Amino acid sequence: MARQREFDKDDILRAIVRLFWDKGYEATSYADLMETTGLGKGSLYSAFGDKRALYLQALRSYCETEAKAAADLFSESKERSTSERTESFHIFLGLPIEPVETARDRRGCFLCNAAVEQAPQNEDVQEIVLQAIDLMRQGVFDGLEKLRPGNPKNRARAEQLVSLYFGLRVMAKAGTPVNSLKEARDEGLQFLIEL
Amino acid sequence: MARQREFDKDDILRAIVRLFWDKGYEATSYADLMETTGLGKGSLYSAFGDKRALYLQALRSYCETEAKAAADLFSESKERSTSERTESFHIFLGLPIEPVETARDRRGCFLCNAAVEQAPQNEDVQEIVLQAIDLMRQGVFDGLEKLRPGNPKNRARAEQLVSLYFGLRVMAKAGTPVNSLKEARDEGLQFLIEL
DNA sequence: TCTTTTCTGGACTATTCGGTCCACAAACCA
DNA sequence: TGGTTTGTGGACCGAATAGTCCAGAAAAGA
Repeated sequence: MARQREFDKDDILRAIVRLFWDKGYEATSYADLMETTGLGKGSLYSAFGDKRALYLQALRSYCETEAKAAADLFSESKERSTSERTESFHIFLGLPIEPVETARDRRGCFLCNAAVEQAPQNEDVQEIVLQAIDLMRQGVFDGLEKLRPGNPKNRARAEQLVSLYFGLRVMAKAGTPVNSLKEARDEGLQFLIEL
Repeated sequence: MARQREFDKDDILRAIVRLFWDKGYEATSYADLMETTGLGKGSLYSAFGDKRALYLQALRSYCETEAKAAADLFSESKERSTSERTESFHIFLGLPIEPVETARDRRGCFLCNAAVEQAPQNEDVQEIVLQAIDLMRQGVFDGLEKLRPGNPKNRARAEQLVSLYFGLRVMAKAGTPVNSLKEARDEGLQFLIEL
């Protein structure tokens, strides 16, 4: 019936995720958004809504990929050995460290950034963040259940590991040397040795 | 020789700390600063400098009190029993939880906020943050040394506990229920039971 | 008291902000 | 092809931004 959109909404959203991930909500302007997407304001507004809506969609998109990927480290359905299962925990707590080590990339975790910058002041952000944290917590818990089924400490241990994940994100962003981050990670994984 | 300042610089700085602590750097405007201090722009500029300088002084002030207080949990000189010493670790990891529990205060930790919002983009902030983290790490390490002298794991354990501290700060800001935070804290303190 | 010096707070500025609007372009249908 | 409809991008807007500046106030020394 009429003219069709000239850009792929998902491609644009990916670019916007990177932008908000880098700069946060407050420090990102429409000038930035127009530059990194190559679109005019009219297109951005008609496709996504205002700045807040854009941020929320970007955050949701991030959670659906990155937080999901973290949770999926533990929830793969195929059978695995115990050593493969403990390895998942190494990978999980290595997520905050790996980008720093291989690319000096300290942008951290969009979810963590949103929790600190926006969650206390914006209900929508808080809801998305809490939901994503739940996803990660459940993933870690599932991983623990496979490793030591029925252990009553699994819930608390999952809580602690997710907290440690975010703590490593903060420490990494602060500029802590990789070696220190690895020490913290390995010490947090000590409990695996008892298995 | 001349007119003297009408306000107490320390009082004003305390008010500014609270403001930046609450809202972060980007979201705080001069209108906010003038309102919470009751001062005009001229006074603020002549006493503290521009917005960035104001933020840095506020952050330094915070670190000199709060981060120092956290480190001092472990470094008191008087003799203490083992149970008093383990209690220090409970208090330390309870710092992120206590304000949420007693006052529904989710503003978190200024140091943590600064690490996430500003440290990657501003060298001065990064320096202050890393220094404050060092202080806390050293405090925790000292506490561990008193509890289990010469243990080669003390360094890594201190690193992990500081990371967990920041992780709890993030989880608290995200809106995680107090009970979950306490589970994570207690699980992180499991190592004390072996003593 | 008068002069000097600094403090004070608001008027002022140039710029940038998020958001609206519209003239035009492009695609589809008849 | 002509008409309708929607996408496009930039001109435009009022508000808010960080920062400057200055007229007057206040304090201290002479």
